[in-house]
Amino acid sequence: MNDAADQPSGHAIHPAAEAEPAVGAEPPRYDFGAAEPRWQAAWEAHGCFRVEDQPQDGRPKYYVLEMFPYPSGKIHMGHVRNYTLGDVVARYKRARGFAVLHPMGWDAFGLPAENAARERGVHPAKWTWENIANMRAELQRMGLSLDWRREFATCDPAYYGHQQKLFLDFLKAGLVERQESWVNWDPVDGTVLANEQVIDGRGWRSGAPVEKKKLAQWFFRITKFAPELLAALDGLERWPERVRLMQANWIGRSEGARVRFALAGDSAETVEVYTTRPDTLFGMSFLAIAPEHPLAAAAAARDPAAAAFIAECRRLGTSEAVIEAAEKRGYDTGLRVAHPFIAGASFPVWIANFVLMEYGTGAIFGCPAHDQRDLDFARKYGLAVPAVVLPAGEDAATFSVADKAFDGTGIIINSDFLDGLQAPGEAKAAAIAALEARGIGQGVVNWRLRDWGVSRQRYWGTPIPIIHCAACGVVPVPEDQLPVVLPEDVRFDVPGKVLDHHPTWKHVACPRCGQPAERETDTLDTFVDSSWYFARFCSPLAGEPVVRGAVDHWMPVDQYIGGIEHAILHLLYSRFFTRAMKLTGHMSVEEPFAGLFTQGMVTHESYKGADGAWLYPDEVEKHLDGTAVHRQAGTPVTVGRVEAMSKSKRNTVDPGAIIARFGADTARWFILSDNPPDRDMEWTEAGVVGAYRFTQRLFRLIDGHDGQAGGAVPDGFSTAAKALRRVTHRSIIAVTEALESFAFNVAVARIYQLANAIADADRAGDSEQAGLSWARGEALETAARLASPMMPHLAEEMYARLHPDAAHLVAELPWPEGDAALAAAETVTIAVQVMGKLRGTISMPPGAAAAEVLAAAEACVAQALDGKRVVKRVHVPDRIVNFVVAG
RNA sequence: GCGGGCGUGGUGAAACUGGUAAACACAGCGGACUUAAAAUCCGUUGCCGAGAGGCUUGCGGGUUCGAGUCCCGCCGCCCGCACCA
Repeated sequence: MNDAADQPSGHAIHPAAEAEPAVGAEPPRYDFGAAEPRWQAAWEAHGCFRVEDQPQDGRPKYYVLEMFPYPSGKIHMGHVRNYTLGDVVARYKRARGFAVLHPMGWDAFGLPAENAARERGVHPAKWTWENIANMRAELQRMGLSLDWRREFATCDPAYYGHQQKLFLDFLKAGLVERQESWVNWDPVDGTVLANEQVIDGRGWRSGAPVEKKKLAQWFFRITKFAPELLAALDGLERWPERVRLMQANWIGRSEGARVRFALAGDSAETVEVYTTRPDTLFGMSFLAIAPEHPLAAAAAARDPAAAAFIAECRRLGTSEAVIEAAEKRGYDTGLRVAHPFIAGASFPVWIANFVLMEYGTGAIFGCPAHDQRDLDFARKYGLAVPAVVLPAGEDAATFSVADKAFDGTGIIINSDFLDGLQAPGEAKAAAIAALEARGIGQGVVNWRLRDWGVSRQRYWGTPIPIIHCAACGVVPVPEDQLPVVLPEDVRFDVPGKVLDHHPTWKHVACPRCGQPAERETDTLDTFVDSSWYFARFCSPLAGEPVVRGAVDHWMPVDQYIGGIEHAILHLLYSRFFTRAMKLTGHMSVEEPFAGLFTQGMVTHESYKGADGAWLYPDEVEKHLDGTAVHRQAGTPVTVGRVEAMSKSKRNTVDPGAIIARFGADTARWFILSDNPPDRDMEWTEAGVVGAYRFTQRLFRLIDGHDGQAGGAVPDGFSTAAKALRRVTHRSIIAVTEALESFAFNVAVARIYQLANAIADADRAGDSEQAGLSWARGEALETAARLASPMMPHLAEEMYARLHPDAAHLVAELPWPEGDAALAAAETVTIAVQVMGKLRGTISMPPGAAAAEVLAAAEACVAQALDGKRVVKRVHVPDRIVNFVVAG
């Protein structure tokens, strides 16, 4: 899911770059290398991040989840961003008194493991588990506040066995179905290809011409839930609007009618058509069917030219290049259909390349005047273009359609009993009523959503728990025989399906009749694995898929965080699964994710060497003027665009190397600091170094502190101390607000401000010292605690220095409370405008009387007013005064 | 084509329900410390102008005492879906 394709890891950083941090020969005072593991151990020892499956402590629950990673080998910057964002939320919510469930696991099945097996001879299991071990260590170095006891990998039978149980439950509930369906078949690899894997009609891996093949496949009946999956989108208020729209478009509800056209002649055959515009039936000039339509096949059987046309369509396919060209092509079958309402009228039946067998009924009626696509087709083949909807302001006698179809609202003309009705609106209803009255059609709701094909001809996936018996047919594996475990002794050097050619695995006795039978050798789409892992996290060790008490306590996920690339499929499948699990008695919620946040990508400059080959960032030395050279060769380097990190462009930075060089807090701080988290961010060396410097600066502020924090409040505060306290309490209020609204970059800026204020106070406090040291301690402690969701290790280090005897870790402390009275300004600056233009400012105590403010304001801008007559005085308390003058 | 989003300094960006545009950071410039550099610290930095002052949130209108923010029309960029009947 969270996979290498989007944000690959960088390669190992070059030793020359690793030797010395780019910042300073003087040894840094804060030794993150020693501190970070120490605090990680402390959190572990205190069990700070653990929660129970069914907690009884009365705290409100909060479930934070980031999309779990695909174990590709190393973590990449996309992971760092994703898991840092989630960790900020988790740590903040914990401090706010929530019991926070924050788990991590592995989306561990998938094709890359099989590719590794084929290319390098490593078993997929070994490859995967080793990657998991590496990546777990890398994630642990980030200091994430995870309950690691809940970790699981989907490739573990202890996980996928429960998935098989869910499959069987869904099967019983009628949510799983076996259907014949057309697939892209790669004859060399012996596997089914997704549409995206067919390039110019050839398999992306083998290069062999792809064949269309009809296979029996397992389907999840997601279409059963289409209406509620659509309707419930409205309730997902904490989802990005665009994701909801993408889902709505994908589900694709449309209202229209099915109309049965009788074939002219003596046959009793009919062709059924789906239309959203039955009100324009009188504007019909042809009927068109998809090349795969049964009627087209019948025509081909009689007519070689028709067969040739169909073959041509199939050859061209529906690749994007072809669609782009958008040439409407057709073949007249010679068949004719009768019009449903006009006695004696008939229209030709064409096979057309733009009609899709998968949508509606695979047949349309052509109404060229009111549909652009039909119009293009009609013009090309010289078909009639009768207009039946009259736009406002047009004359029925003269209105006609030239090269632009009219698809707006209007009044129906030339349509017998529909004449004069509003189109589409009431005319659509009237047309449907007429169709139903005559028994030749009915109003229907049509969905774009298709059932979810889950069969994959792969090894490294969940075996489908089914046995095929010659006598009994399809037989579910009995539940007491679960899990159906993948065999380990498999070969990848033979073409075809790995599970199919295993010598013994598939041969079993039929559970029903005992005769020799065969296991299903397809495995489940890996999207299935990620469609319920969030539920499993609630009770990860349970002997059943989920424990009701746990899942009902923790679900739904309160905040889900991940990439926009999963806006449709993963989220839709998970929504389906949650409903299906509710139906089969596993859960009581319907929607898995109450809140969704989609993060932006991590980008980086790309570099090309003199030979035109892409270079890794650490092979490049950049100069101040923007030019760059190769670090060793000194040859010129072209600095390319800033774009999403990708393996092929080599514009990647390895998080492991960054953490080793600067520490986890620096990496976390930088990735949060520059951009709003939903926007793409550019990873720059300068940015990381800047973040690193700030960690050192914060530490220096603590190091120079002349005492502890807390203790008795002093009798009085000097002006500088009061000013510092004001910033401190304002910072609490502002950072809290920023964290609540995912404005982490703003939270970071407020913490910089607080650090600056401490430095300012250090300079200003020379004459009157009253309470300054105390206020400084308060400010430092506040800075540490406000920064703790973002840089948790340094926060602990700072806090421990301020409170050497503290019984608690920052990770265990409640969130600081901002005191609004202390944050309030002693004086406010009020802008004074004349006619809306700024002409001066005045300082007043907050809440000063209007008369007083106006008088001061008028005095302030006396020169600008210069005897002009003031006709209006606008006073916004504590903010602005605006004088409107005559003339 | 349909749907959505975004245009603010040299750069990333901030701006509560319309109320002093540019917080914070990066880069730059000047200075201190240093044999020198790095680090650190101080100052400065939207644009035009010597200055007073004027101008400024893609462009053009509008509403308003007041618009980055609301409305209308353009221009540009990005993303999603796409022969969906």
